[in-house]
Amino acid sequence: MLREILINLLTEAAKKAQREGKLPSVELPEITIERPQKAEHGDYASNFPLKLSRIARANPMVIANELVTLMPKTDEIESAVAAPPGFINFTLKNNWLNRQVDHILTEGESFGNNNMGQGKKVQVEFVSINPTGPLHVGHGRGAILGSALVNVLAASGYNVEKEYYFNDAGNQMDIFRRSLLARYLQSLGIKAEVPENGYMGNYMIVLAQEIITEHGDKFQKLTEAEALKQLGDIGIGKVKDKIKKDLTQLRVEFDVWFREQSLYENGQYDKVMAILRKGDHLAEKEGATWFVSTNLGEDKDNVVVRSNGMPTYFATDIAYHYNKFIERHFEKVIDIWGADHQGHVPRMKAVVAALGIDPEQLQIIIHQMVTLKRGGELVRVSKRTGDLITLEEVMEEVGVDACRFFFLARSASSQMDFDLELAKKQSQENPVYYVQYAHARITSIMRLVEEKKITFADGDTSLLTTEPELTLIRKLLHFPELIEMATLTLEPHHLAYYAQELANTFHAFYKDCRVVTDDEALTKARIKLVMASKTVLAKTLHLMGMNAPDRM
RNA sequence: GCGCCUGUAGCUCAGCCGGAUAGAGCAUCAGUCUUCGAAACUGGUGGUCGAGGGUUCGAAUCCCUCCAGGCGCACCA
Repeated sequence: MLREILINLLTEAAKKAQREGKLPSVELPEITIERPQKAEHGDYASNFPLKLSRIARANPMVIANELVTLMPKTDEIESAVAAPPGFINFTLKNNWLNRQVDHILTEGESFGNNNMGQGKKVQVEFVSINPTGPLHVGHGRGAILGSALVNVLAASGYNVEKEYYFNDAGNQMDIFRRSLLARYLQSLGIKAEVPENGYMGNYMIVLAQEIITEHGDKFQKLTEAEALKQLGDIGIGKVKDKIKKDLTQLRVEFDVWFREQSLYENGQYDKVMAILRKGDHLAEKEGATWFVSTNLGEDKDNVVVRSNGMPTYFATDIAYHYNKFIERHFEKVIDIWGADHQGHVPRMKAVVAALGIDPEQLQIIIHQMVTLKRGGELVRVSKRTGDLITLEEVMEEVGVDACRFFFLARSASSQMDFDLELAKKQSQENPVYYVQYAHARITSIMRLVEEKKITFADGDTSLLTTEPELTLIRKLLHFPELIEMATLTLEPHHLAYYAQELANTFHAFYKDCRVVTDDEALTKARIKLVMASKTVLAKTLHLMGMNAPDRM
């Protein structure tokens, strides 16, 4: 990578300066290489002389000039220039840049991949809502964020597993069962009450009626306990199927659908509780069992087993994370949660530590809430169900590509306004189509190339020397750095911005540089550049889980 | 009251492990189609980076205080 090359160059120059007595023998500060905002500042820049000046107590410009003179020549770098107040700006050689087009074509779909992950086993767990109702837009955000992050991590050489955790045990499921039974009986004309704190949504009525259509009234004849079990199981199964169906439509695939129930079935829950008890992390208070996280620096303790003997959600989550790290040996676990679960983060970290696992191995991404709007107006209630608007409705209204793009164009930490009208507009004001149009345009050029039976494998990319061509090549070469950054920060939203920039750069190139002309040699060279652009743009879109259309 | 997140152009948002005149898209104004897709391109207008202190050669970025909004603070999940 260029950054490493530049760091080495600077290090060598600095050491040489020290040997020659032009710099005091101080310990060198860490060298950072950045991409300047202004093109006139070159392709890369370093503030190394500024950092060095503080330690060496010397004028930064003097240091910069010294380093520049002592720096060895390389194939990649055209020039290294000292610039006030003490930067060094690097510019790449044109004939190195245009040769990279062939490199991109050779790499193809794997261009931009790296081996940061070194095959490490990583689990990303996301969405994971209770099977008590349909997915909403907020869940969609987590789903899209997670799936794009997984793609990025895979591109960086991690061995990634995608998991959905079904909370299908516990209190909330009981309430779901009771709510469903009440709706079932009501639909049969029998008087029944949905419990307080129950699931009131209209979808529960629809679900009850669906079950009546398929199974008749047989559950009303059973004892209540038996009805809750049998009817509830059917209901839970249906809700799960619906969740899976919505996620598939959103192009979010999972490798593992993990059931909370299984933690009890295979004894892991008991095992973990024993470990915690042995480690003196549990205490009995007020008839309940508590996880004593105050010993680990937390604000308060948390109940794991209620006084009625029922484990809390927290309890199974402890067993679940034990399972992830100890039983399944994930080296890194990433949980993606909505902002409403933020308070759960410190105690989960504390638990992991109590189990003897480095809390750094557990990374929790919190994404903020989504506000749905329509032409600037808040949307609160779905017309169809009387509930919050569902993910399915949003997908149907604005389309999956637009959904994915808009969700990925926001950093997770920022609250988000999702405007249905804007996302839907298939016009110039919609960045989704702007980006996809660039791909369709490229494909259209390639169709022409095929029609004219132009072969270009022997194209000479050193003919690409004009400013729009070189700018496009530079933009393509940003891509591997983008993958690295998104991997380090766990922030896939950079993809969306890059996609727009690349489309923009391509459109500008297209306007200035006609590809297919009478100049056969230049035509072939430009076709190569177009193909490289197609490769990178398509890959960016695919990492985002979007289509790269050939026609629009 | 306490904790986490956010506050940057008219709108939606990047930039935030300090760096060079603060960016993008949309909106708005003015231009550009006899040739590969004008769903495009070029240029202009538009900013006390919530406010105030501090650290620094240098702060949108780090620290403190305050203001505003979101989300939490259960023997719910």
